Amino acid sequence: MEIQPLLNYIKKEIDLTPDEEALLTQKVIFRTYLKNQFIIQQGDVCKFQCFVISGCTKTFYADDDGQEHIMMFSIEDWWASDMGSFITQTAADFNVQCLEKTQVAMFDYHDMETLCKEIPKLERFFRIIIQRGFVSLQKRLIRNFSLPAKERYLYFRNQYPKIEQRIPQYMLASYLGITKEFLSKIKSQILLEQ
Amino acid sequence: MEIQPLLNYIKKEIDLTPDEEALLTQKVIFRTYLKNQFIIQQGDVCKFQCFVISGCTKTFYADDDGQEHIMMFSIEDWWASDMGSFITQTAADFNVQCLEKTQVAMFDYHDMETLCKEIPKLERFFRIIIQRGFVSLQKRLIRNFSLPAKERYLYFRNQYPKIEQRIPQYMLASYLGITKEFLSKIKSQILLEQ
DNA sequence: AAATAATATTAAACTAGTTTAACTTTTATT
DNA sequence: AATAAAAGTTAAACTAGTTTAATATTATTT
Repeated sequence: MEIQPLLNYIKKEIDLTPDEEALLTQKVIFRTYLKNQFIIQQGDVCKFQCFVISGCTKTFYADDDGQEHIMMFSIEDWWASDMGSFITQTAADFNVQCLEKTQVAMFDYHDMETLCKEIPKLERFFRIIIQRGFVSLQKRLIRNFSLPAKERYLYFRNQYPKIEQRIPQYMLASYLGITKEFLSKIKSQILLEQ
Repeated sequence: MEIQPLLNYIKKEIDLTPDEEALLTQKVIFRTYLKNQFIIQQGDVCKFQCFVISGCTKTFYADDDGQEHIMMFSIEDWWASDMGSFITQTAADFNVQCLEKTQVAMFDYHDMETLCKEIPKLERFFRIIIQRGFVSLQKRLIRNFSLPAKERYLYFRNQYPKIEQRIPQYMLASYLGITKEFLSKIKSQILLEQ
């Protein structure tokens, strides 16, 4: 399988010598999951940080009533994991399930720790990536507080046009924090406006 | 002013040699803000990452109608900044305002970059801290989707008992994503139950 | 101590979004 | 091509949380 997408992604942030590239490549595990398969299950320990090479996943929390709350979707060049479980190596709150056949490049927890020590620049890389994730979560939280559902939908549509095509509408509703019926109503309302 | 609280905080995650401590101490700027003063204002570039030594701040976004949406409170041993603005050095989305007289230890953007290069362990420290922030934001977002306002309030109360005492109730309502009137109703309802 | 400003409470009218349930459309399976 | 399963739509009844507005309480200033 192809390590190139991951290396290209990393090289946008830091430079890697050929030796460092080799070291990293050595530690990466490739795996292909089929549609509907779970990469991580709520309650298990998340042992891997996954970089999506192709395909699409949803990260979600199933509450006591069995209701799914979707945290994020990951497509090509995104990460998928339960970060909380990964960094503390304790039971995961989230599931990561494939919505399509999905190819991932995985870092094992211990390998990642040693890699970061051998290549300090990698530590910097992960700091930068996580900072960005933190910032976009903050912005999403604020949008959830300050915008009504319709505008949150329009924002998503505008920001991630490629994702909307690939996922069922009821999952997008869950991501937006509304019911599928209400998203349906919003969409028909938007159609009427034009 | 006292650098000790910051050093203690850092040393929970990484070891620092006396030389490294000195290097770090050199770069830290101390400053005291009065109640109601702004550490960062929406629209400005956030030039500093602030560690709160004493006092309390709120980080909030003011929307087009002037309504405040509180992202977080920071008390002793917490950070306060607009991370998005800090890492990209572009206009801030958030304000950071002091709710009490507040002492902070500040890292300038450029000093922090150089410090991280001189002391690679610091890069690791910040990665760890931000990872935790990311995880707690994810969990908060999920709580906002899956729990009704009353349970979100009880969770906050239980998780941050020290903060509830120090802030006006209408700010807590904003943090929880509800109106002050509704929080008031929730509280009287809780009293009736006991 | 009085006056003012800031914060908190209460209640009635309202609305954004949910629930339930029946129906339609699309996609996958035999 | 027929059947079943999954996804999407519509609409009526409902509810969690908002809005508005008046009042009460607590802190701050003079």
